[in-house]
Amino acid sequence: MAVTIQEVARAANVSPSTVSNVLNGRDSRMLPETKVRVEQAIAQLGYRPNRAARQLRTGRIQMLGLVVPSVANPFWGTFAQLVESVALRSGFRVLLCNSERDPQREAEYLEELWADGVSSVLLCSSLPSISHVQPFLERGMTIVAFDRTSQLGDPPSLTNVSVDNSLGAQLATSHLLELGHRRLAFVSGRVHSVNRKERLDGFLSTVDRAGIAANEVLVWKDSGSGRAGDLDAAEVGRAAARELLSRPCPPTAFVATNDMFAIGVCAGVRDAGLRVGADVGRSSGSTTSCWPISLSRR
Amino acid sequence: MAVTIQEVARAANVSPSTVSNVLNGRDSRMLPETKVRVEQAIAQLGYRPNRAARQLRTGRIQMLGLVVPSVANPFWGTFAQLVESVALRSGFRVLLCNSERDPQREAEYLEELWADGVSSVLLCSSLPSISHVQPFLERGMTIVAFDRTSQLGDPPSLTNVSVDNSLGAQLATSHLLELGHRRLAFVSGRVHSVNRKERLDGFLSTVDRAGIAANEVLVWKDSGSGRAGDLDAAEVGRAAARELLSRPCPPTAFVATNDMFAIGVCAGVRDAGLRVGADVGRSSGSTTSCWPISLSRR
DNA sequence: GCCTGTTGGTGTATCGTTTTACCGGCGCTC
DNA sequence: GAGCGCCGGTAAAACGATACACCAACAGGC
Repeated sequence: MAVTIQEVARAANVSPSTVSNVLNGRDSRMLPETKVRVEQAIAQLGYRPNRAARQLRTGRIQMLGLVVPSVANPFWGTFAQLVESVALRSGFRVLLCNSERDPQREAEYLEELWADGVSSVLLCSSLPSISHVQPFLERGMTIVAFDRTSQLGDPPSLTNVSVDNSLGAQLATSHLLELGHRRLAFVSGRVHSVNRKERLDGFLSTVDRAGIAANEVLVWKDSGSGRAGDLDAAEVGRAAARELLSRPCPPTAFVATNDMFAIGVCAGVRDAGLRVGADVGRSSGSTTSCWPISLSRR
Repeated sequence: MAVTIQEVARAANVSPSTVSNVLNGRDSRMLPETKVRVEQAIAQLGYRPNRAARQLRTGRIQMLGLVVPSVANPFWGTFAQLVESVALRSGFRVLLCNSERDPQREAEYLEELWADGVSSVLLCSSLPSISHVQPFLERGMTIVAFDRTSQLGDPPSLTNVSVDNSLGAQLATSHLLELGHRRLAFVSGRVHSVNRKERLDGFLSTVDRAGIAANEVLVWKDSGSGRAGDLDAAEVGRAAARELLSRPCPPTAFVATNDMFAIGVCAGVRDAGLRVGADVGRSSGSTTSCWPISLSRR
């Protein structure tokens, strides 16, 4: 059905090996003329190497496993799109895996990917523990963790690419302070990860430096279930905003630990009959999303 | 490195063929005892068939191409997650492809998928013309179009699974009428697809049946660029809402042709200093998303 | 004239699975 | 007792690309 390397070889009057050499850039000791003949044959026949055969022989495959909590979360959706477009430029395909924050599913996906010969994985996991990736690292899988500041118990050989949590929180908080806000609230779920801890610390240190009194700072750390989904996060944010706004001295602005909590907070503010960006968080625009993309790698 | 079928065969004291037969359910004329021996060997060695080899031999591969405009759009993100979870249950992997509403990219993705041996594709395309899929259908690719009511020029052999556009629009419009709204607006981009036309018609026929006067109905059809992205849609919705609300007799409720326009409309309403679900669209909740999932297939 | 090195390639085994053809042994029939 | 069919498998040839070893032809050195 499809064109094979053999047919190309025949058309260019060379051996399949030579075509393979052209394909893989091993053309150092090859007559330029021969190379051109092969390239023309490839173009003319519309030949595309069979990936299955190539993978079977080499063991390598140009595929990237992308493990995210859920691509239904707009943050991860946007992220997935970016990843896919970059991967495409390098000839990589992207296999989508939604872990749903389940350690077992995460491990299962890694197992599947490994069985498929996919040895490059971008793992976005905010699970308290990811000790289940250790065996895969040992088997030689290349795993890069995103958005996970390394924490105790994490495999030491795991590469991390993350945002600068502390700086982000500082920027967000400073922004609100500059707008004149004095009663600030920080909304987060359980502070189970280093990410969240650093964001909270960034917030606290900034209000502290600004000389804001402790009783003007409200910190909401939901103690809900360990494996809260994204919709839960929005619900938590919503409840938090409602509850905080009903207090005697309600906050005039909010910092949320991520987009889903922020979305929830916005809803909660509206529930309270207030307007985001006007009654609450008074600023030039309505809301600001500002975790700075800065890389810490090793 | 990995366990092969040969090793399983040796462990179970049978030939590789027999293991293969067990694997593929061809066990009709096989001693139950033999089958059990093979299964135990598989389990014990943790054997997983090599997909590359299998694909090379059979030409088939358990992979689904998912082509969406952009997974950064929460609608498609949610959709992608659903698709992925269903596919997983059947042992299918999902290859993510963001077409960005570009016919050329769409065709290129199909080409790549075909070259990879992926012959099952779920195509979500609202492009005015998808004649570029015709050659792939002819080559034997199985393509199912989602969210695209068949239109003139579409390949006749293309299977469609779509929402019931007219019913959806009727439900949305009736809902608002029941809440007592009389001045309604319909916000859409260019009505370039049958989908959008049917939604608009559903809206118009419902207000008509309700005896709403023509001058109380506002229809916004942006004439912007042909290949408007999702963010553009939100911007269009926003501008539409602002403009419509500044008129002498502004609408009290909006029906949008899809989520992104609706998000934009919400922003525009807030820009005008009004509250969604209170000043505008007064209802039990704030907004309602209601395209009914009904299948029309052939 | 013999050895060596370089040039420009080619031949062939190999990756792990599926599939088609085939096989020996047994029981049954005529 | 020759022939036939069934039972429970097995042997071996693919699938398409890659990589390693090898080769013929020729030039140059001594």
